[in-house]
Amino acid sequence: MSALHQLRIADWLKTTPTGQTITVSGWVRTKRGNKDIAFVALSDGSTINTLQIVAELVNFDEEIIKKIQTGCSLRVTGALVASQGAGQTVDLQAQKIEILGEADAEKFPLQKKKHTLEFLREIAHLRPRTNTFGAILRIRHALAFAIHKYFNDHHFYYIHAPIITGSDAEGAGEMFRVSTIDPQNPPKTGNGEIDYSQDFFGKSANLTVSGQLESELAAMALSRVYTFGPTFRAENSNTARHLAEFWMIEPEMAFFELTDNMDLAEDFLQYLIKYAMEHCADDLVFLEKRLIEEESQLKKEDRNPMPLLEKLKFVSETAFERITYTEAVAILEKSGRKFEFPVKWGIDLQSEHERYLVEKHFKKPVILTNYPKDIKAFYMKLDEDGKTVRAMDVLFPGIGEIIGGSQREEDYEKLSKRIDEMGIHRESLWWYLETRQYGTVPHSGFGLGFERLVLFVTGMGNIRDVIPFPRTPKNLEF
RNA sequence: UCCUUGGUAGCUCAGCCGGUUAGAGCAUCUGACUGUUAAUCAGAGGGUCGCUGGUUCGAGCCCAGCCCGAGGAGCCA
Repeated sequence: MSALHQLRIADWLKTTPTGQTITVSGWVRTKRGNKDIAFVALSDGSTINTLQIVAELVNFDEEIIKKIQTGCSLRVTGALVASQGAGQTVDLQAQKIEILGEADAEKFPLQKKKHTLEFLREIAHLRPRTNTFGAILRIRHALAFAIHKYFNDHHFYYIHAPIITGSDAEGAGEMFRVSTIDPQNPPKTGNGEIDYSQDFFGKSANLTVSGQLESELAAMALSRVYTFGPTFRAENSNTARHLAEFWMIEPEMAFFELTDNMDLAEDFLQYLIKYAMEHCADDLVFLEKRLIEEESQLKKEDRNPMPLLEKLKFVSETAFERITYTEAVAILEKSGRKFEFPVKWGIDLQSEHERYLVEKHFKKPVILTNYPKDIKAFYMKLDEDGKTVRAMDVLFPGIGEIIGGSQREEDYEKLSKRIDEMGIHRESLWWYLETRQYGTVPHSGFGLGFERLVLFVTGMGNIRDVIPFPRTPKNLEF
């Protein structure tokens, strides 16, 4: 049978064992046994669970059995039978064992024991073979798939925003330069600066920090669009919540106002969480157990108030609190709490403030809206009072800002004025401004950091552990 | 980038006030064991104490610089 149609371990574990002869392939997790019999836990990544291979040693060459060690790959043919042991329902009584690739036990870094996440980061080429990363990668896949499904079902078109861009006017962060100029001998202009007119694109180029502006252009024709692609920030951020390369989802909708935008964000997030709970139940149960075990060493106040699955259920079923920035500041001022950064209308809210609102005051996700215009981006729609803008940030417990979005300024004159006020180079945005001159409409959108979503759903603590090969300052291995 | 903290065996860690041959558990290897569940039991091997320089009769330990990790902060998604 073609490998394409072969059943996987996940499929076999669900079937009723009748002694039928099957063939499975995978990697050895552990081998146990005595001089008569060997038990091998085999994984093919299709599920967190392993298939137990039972080998009566009299039937096999001693050399073969010796080579079956943690990490090696096997193809096994045998009879699928009900297990005599207690730990699993089915066994594969091996008739033929083929070693596809050996793994020297003295050198193979993954052992039959717990490893720290920090150590596994150093062996990112092998960590998908652990239970934890297998679970995370399957959940990550399910969420990515669910994102496309949700948007498709809601009549959004998937737009591919460019990864190399010439515009640097968004102010979303430091950018990585893209260039083919010889760094040893760059062409210079008369005043000694590097002459990018001689570079590949004839001007200075960067990796994108956001697909939003391009998304807006497409929304002005297709009404509902979204991007889902890699995004790059050259910020020297060393935290458990930042990556230099991450994946972002950015829907942009014509004819959506701020409230519609909030409705979408809330429905979308709750759908994604429910999807993961429905399709990755085994993996989530495993991660929940892992988390409880890990947190058992912590003090009570440092633990998560709810087990993972309960938290996901709660967030996916509870309406998010929606309050304005001004109301939030009032709550913080009345809280009587001493914050490291004192609260005053006009300041950007700090982590400690957001955490208080989400984790202490409301105890559920919060959507903060109508921030002061001076702490937000130029493209956000000005409110009638002239002081605030129609921004919205979705704050999640333990994560902080998971979504940042806004209704966009569709009025040419107002947008133009904001660009000048904020000292932005308007010539490089001529194409963006034209959308406000030709058939402008009210529209809104937001950005969701994909890894932050995966972080929340998996309950993991460090964003470097929810992406296969993290890119962070001083780290470009693999 | 700032603050705090750490780097000792393959992994997780201990190592007293600077003192003789640097330890433990797990992993690995060898042996024992009639169905194991991170199997169990017994034994063995395994070290550039992050790097560079300095202080000292003597440095894993003290000092300086650098590299890397973790927690927190800032920036944000």
